[in-house]
Amino acid sequence: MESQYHPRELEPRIQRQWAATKAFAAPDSSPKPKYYCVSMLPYPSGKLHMGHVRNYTINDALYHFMRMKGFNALMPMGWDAFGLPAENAAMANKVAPAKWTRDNIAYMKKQCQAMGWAIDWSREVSTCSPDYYRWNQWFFLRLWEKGVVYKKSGVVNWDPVDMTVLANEQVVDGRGWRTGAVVEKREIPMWYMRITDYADELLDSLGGLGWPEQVKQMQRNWIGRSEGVEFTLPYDAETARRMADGKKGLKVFTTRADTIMGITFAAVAPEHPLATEAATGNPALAAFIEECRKGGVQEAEIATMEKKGMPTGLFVLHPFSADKVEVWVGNYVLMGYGEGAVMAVPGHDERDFAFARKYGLPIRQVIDVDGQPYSLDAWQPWYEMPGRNVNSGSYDGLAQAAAIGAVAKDLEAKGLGTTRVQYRLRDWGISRQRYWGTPIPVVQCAKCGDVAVPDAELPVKLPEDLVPDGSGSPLKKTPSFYETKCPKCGGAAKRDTDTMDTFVDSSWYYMRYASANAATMVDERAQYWMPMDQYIGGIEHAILHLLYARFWTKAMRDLGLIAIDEPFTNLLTQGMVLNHIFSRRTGKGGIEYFAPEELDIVLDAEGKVAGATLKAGGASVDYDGIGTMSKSKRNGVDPQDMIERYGADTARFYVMQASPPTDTVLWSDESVEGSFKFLRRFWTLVHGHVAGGIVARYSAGEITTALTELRFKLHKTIEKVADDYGRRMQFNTAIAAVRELLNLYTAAEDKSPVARAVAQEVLEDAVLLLSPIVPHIATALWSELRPGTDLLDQPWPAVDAAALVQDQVELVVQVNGKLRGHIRVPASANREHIEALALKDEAVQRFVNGQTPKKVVVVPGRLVNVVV
RNA sequence: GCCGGGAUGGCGGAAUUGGUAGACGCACGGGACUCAAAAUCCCGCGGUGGCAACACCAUGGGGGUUCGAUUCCCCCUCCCGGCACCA
Repeated sequence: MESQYHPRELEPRIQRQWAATKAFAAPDSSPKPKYYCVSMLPYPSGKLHMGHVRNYTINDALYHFMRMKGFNALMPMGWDAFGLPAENAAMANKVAPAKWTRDNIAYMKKQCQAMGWAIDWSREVSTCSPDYYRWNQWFFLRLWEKGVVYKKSGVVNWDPVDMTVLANEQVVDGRGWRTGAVVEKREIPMWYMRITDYADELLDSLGGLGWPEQVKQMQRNWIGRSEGVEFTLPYDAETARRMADGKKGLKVFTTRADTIMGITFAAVAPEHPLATEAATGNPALAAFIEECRKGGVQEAEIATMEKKGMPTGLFVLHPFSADKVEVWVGNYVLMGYGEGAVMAVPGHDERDFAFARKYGLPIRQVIDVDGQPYSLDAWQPWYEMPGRNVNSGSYDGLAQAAAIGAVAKDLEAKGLGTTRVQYRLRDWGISRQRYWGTPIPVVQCAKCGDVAVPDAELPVKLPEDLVPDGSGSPLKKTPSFYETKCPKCGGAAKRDTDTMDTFVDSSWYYMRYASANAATMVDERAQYWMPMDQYIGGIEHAILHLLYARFWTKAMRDLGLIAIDEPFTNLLTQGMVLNHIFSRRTGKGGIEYFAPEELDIVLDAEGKVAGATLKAGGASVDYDGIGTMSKSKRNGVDPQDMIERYGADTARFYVMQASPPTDTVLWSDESVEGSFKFLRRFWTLVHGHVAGGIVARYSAGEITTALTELRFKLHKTIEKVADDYGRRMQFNTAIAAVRELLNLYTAAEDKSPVARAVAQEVLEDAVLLLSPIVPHIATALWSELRPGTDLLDQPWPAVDAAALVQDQVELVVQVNGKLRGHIRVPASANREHIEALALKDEAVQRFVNGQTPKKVVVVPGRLVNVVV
């Protein structure tokens, strides 16, 4: 055996062995139970970063652990290869997105292989491959036939200088990131999927999932099911005349129908037909509506902007009192939500209250909360709480639920409204005015309208040689792509030049891994592997990706493609790996990011970042705080240096020992050296033992107290590490436990034959325990400890129950809850015995100081607390 | 603004079901080995007081429940993630 640990020689050799024996290829059927564990597929941004390393090492450790536990385990990998960054890179470097993406994939795949992850590469999926995206198109058409896909208009960010639609990410402080122009809202036709049809099921089936409670809660809140009342505020005569839309009035929805007598005005979105009508002949209002078009569509921006409004001069009638209620235009009312109109009850809604105060509108109290004071001067939290009606005519005295019921009944009697369920969830708009994505398989014919591309003509292939220039999709400028014939009438027609949201790609790739190269979207192999046993990915995907994938799975089920209700049985949400972010405003008002390695960073006395300057040129840049490692912010850290300097095992060990997988971490590589030193020490320990000749591991016989303690520790550690891997998925504590074991092993000086047998047992098992995290060094050490056998064939070590039996246990002794000493008691001691021993303790007597204990709390196996 | 999460020594973190706060590491200090260095090994390492034994304080801040709170409840501060076109 080599006396020194040389990972750079050892790791590639072992990786070649794995590749040669197809060590990680998983069969699609097996007598063993299956274990399907998948990491959210990476976007091929160029290089791996530490977030990826963390994600795939967790996945890999679980793969190895479950394989040792006797499962037919599978860990696949793929590439989320469509998306915006490829277009940005294309603009910056004048290279086609296809080439850029494929080069990145090739490089990142090499990095994955150098990390030694147990990936079954025969199942690799690239979402930009026509073999994959044709099924996006095929499935889209099936959903269209079923009515789950439909077309309507939607609002997007519009850059008036580049004349292009911007992603939310490309809007910085309301301006286009390249042009600095103030962004506007613009309505365009788009394709939608009726995810709201599945809202109830998506909500109800969350309960049975082995997901973190916080993620389930976020999804519940996102779906946002609420029961309320939808009703019409009838137009007054003048408004009815002006609108002439055949409707009786303005439709609104509320969850607070009990406050209906407090309505003092109504508000509509700037795009609402009533606003449009009111603006004719009202230049001030028209100007205000125009003003509301400025700014992007992001909810965070809309929710934090100043609430502004203007009266329309049009009126509706209160459904009960028939009082005239003025309709206002409000910049905070969104056309895309519900009806684009709301009733306003400033007395009991904080936003309405602020709006009414600002514009001098009346505020009326109609709810009393336990007699708490009500004044118009300042908003109080209890104004919004449930209470009893006052100033509400026949509803006075009713509690909230009764009042809502009575109001709904009266509205129904008048034919003005009814109770219904409302969701916060909106249908999924999948059209993108971009190039690098799945083409939408629809032909627009002047005569026949939107016509499906026939299945036989799929896939509609995306041309791969176009280079976007920032002014709209290049597909729109490529007649060879869009010029076609109508499949129905044969006349000249135009393809839809929009592509699909990349969340479509990531909604079902994990089923395609399981049906590698199938001639259909998925086949029976997907049924074998699905539902996935463990899904692992960043917490940032808690809502969108995970909700779309759940919806997609249910839609596939309803088309008979797969017989499961939910895709991901268990979920581990990894915390984000953060790093510092630096940027600079460009002359035009856009924004430009810099990687930390391009900068000289200045720290203040507390070690906080105080500023930074460019290494090249010395210009100072802005510090934007910390945030997730990402390509767009240019703050990712590539593991390559670490692999080259210390090896993949050190990189893997380091990220796993640093923190629990669910914790958010600020990146630092200060202590990588310590991880490398540990692996070197581990190597040296095994080498020291093997140099004296390997022996049979300890099985039975008389041993010293010290060796008994070592074996107790070993078997406790096996138990703990299995629990940490399998149940807790907390790898840092598993590593700490093995370190403790090896510290105790090192402290033993015994070189007798029986001690060497125990040493063999400890070292063999320690190698097995760490092998899921550091498989290369473990493979090498195992072959030294057990020549002729392969680590990958070994089962998880067995716990020797006999080694865990203890005669005596140590208990903590407290007086009034404060630690005062320790006592050793026989493991079989009863409560009275323990109590007596504790009271006899010298430190206890000192603190009890002659007083009679009021109470003695005994927690078996843990502590005694004497209360005086 | 709304939804979800987090805050523990100089640093990463541990304490799994309300039961010893600081496991295991990193950094640092001291020592051994060495001509020297590296590597390795040993010792120390939350704060205050004390020669020491030991005592008191301490888990972002404030309050509460409990024999006992890092853990449960209420209020607050700051940070992170998401908010539907980054993925």
